[in-house]
Amino acid sequence: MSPSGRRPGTTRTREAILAAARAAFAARGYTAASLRQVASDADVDAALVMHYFGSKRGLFAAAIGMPVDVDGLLDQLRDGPVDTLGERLARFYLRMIDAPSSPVVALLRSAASDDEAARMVREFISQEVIARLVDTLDVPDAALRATLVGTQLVGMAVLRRVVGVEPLASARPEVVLAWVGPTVQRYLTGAV
Amino acid sequence: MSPSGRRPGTTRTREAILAAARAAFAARGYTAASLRQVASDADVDAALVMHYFGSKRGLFAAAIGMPVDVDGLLDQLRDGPVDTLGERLARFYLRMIDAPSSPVVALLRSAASDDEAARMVREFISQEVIARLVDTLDVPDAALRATLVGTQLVGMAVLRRVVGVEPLASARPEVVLAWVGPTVQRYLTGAV
DNA sequence: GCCATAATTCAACAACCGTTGAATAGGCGC
DNA sequence: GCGCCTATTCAACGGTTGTTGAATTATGGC
Repeated sequence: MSPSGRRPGTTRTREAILAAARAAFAARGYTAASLRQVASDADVDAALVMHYFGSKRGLFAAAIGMPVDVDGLLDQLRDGPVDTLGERLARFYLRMIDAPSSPVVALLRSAASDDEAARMVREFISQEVIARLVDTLDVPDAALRATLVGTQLVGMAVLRRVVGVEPLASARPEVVLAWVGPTVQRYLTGAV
Repeated sequence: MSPSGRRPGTTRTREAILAAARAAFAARGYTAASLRQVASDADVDAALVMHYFGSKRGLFAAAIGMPVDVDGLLDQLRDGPVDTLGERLARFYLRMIDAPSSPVVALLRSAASDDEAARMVREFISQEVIARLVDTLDVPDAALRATLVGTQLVGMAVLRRVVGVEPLASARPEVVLAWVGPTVQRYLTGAV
């Protein structure tokens, strides 16, 4: 067993804990993931996780923390032609969920059993990202359209990365986008 | 406190336990729901739940147990016109997830943190229901189409009943179906 | 009315959970 | 090289979990 006290050499354990936490939350969701499992994966005592992040919630917030520039993303999406907006939005989202230990997958998995995670997902769809994009399109039923876009994107994420249904889970991005892109496009700009 | 031993009168506690279990699994998913909470909701000791169902898994299986005649449903869907198949499938699914303590919602919520529940969802999509329906349509890429139908239906269920995003969560079924039906139809029979 | 059987509770188990406080050991500025 | 700060572990806490075995009480067939 490792002795008490500080270890020799420079310290990179904080990053190791965060990496283990991201993997655990993405694999099991907030409730089912455990501090002790994260600590063990990072070769560290559970109390050290508390020392760095204060609580399990604090660890979750740090692990999920969005490195995404939402404003920049929205500007970039609005720059291109409107009739490919659906595919470009779906492409960006697909790249996020395909990342290993994806925070988006962690958030979705957590929303099933944790109310705060569910609240975060709600706000991303109905306030922070999708709804803001739809609001610039000058279409009727904007709020409903935003949630419909959400259904298609979230459904894709759940079946591809949470449940893992083949052949969707292993399909190349271009194949998935050829089907899903037009759906998102119709929800964004299609006739009622 | 209630005394030990059998209670007077006819016994309906087994059904009370099942009802409490369905509500608990639909509200929190397999992992987060607890035997003791279910027992308490049914005004019963936790050991009685074990006596009736053997284990938490057994209780889950009994609570989820499909009262749906899959073969009959598929026959009925195939009876109508093919060009409204998408809407009719979506309508049936929407009615299932809108039911209180819906087993489908319980299954989806559980799939986020429990591998066995995820396996059940996988099989419903890729073997038992959707894939069998698509197989009768004589279209290319049948297996992929089945999973795409799944993405739209599951996404609708997650946003409407698990995450609860407005205005979708409170939208009237006809409004939702007017948008989602055509999407499912395109995945079923649309050109590649 | 006896008796097997079923319904029901109680008490305890070992395992795990998030969290706390104290102890120890190394890095680093002075 | 002394001393403060930070990194780190240990041991324990109260709580919850699924599960077990024994004890208690009512029902239903004979």
